[in-house]
Amino acid sequence: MKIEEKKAILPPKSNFSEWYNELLLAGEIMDVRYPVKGLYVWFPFGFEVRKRTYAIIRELLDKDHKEAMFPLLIPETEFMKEAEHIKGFENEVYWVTRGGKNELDVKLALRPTSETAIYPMYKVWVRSHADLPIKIYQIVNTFRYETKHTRPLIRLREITSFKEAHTVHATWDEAAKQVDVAVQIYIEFYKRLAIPTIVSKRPQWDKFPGADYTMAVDTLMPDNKTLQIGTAHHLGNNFAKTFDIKYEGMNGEQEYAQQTCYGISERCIAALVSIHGDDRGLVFPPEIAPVQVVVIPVLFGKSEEIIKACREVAERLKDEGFRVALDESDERPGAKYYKWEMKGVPLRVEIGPRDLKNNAATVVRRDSGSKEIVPIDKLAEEIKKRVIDIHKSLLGKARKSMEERIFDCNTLDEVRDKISEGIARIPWCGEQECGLAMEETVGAGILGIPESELGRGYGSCPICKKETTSIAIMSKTY
RNA sequence: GGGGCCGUAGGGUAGAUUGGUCCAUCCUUCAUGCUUGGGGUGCAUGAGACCUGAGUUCAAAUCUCAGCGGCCCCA
Repeated sequence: MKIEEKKAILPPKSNFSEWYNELLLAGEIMDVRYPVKGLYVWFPFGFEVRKRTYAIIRELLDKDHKEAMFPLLIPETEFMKEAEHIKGFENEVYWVTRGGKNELDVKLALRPTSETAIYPMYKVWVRSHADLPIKIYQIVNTFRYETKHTRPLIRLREITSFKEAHTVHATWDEAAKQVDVAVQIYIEFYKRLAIPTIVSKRPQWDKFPGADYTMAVDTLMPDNKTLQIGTAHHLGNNFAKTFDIKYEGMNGEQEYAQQTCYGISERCIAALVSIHGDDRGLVFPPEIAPVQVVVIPVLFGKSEEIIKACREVAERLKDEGFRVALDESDERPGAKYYKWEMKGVPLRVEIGPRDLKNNAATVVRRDSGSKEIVPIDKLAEEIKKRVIDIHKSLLGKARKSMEERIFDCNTLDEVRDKISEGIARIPWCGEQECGLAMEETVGAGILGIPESELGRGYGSCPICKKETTSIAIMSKTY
């Protein structure tokens, strides 16, 4: 009776929306109770997850980029220079209009993205072909006045963790190559998070305002909607013209620069938490987990020996480079198991009288729940093996889960039927007119034609009936 | 863009139909003590709440309006 009354802390993951909201609180990722719509607070634990996640982005970018930082405030005069860009953002810009009691002569925008903050400086910095390429990124907050339902980590009024890179090149082709490089970096990044991705070129009507084209990285969430978790834009010389970014070529002529920009936000953490988490809480790949191994003493009466053994084990594992927590608190073991499972700790080491008698420990995996007895002197190497295996198996599981929810369709009726279960593949001739008609009919978006095998096939466009070898993917999106 | 529901301790809730029984219920949490200890130990004592503002009324957690905030559905 008592046991039945113990309710799970979280709603089941199948009830995704509720599960997600409560997990963020119970798992201490974000506090959603800040009293302004669309703004949320990072708990210290969540912030550590963020820190480790962004350390990976930095590691990948730092090979070939420089990190810098530009101002939050953008003068209206700069912000309003690029017509398409304005059109894309003007409805969601916050404006600073006063300083103290004085009206400002030139209003200041809170950056919704930083092109117009960075490019006036690029105009100054770029003089000669020898200055190129420039590859700079920053990790900053940005503001967008969202009017729809906001959601922590996914749709925010303050994006707290926007990694945006801005590159400048001499030629269009070189910039195009950089877009490819960016996409490869993102794919690699998401592999490290054990998150499967699909890369596609966004349809023209869905590209970044002011870009020649946009490449996007999407993943599939547990509620069968896709989440855009990275984009890379080829800006051509559109911004170079409006911001007058020119370089002197080998032959002395002035040329407009070619630019790209690419970004990732805290949506990467939304995906991380959502894709790996389960009914018991968070599940982290070991590289991200703030605590990788928790040591739990199982005490009976006189327990000095057990405590001592646990301390020794914890120390030894720390020396081996693991992030270790030793839970000596006064709770019962079961309560500790639940607590650390919620926190997503990949491995739990239990040591009780039974284990100690055999000079062993019980090792439990968070991802699979498997329990194994391991001799204490082999603990470090056994844990090393499992750390690698946990990452592999998380990625494998996530990939399988996504692949199982991709459906081949030949008609729009089929798409409409399947779209609530995941991603639909459907032949598309590539024409805008047909694409918009398809979106209209289905009530879902075209993500694009995937770069991978997913985007290739054979069939006829459901609107114009023209034969095509291109397959588009459609889904409900966030 | 359109529609609906909701706001009571840190979290989850009862109280609203019919305004007064409410210095507000229960579970959880937190604090202290004892107890217990291989999947949420039990007991005792204690702490903690009616979103904001205006209105109706002798009287508002309860009714009305507005603001703020949250959730859900449709396009």
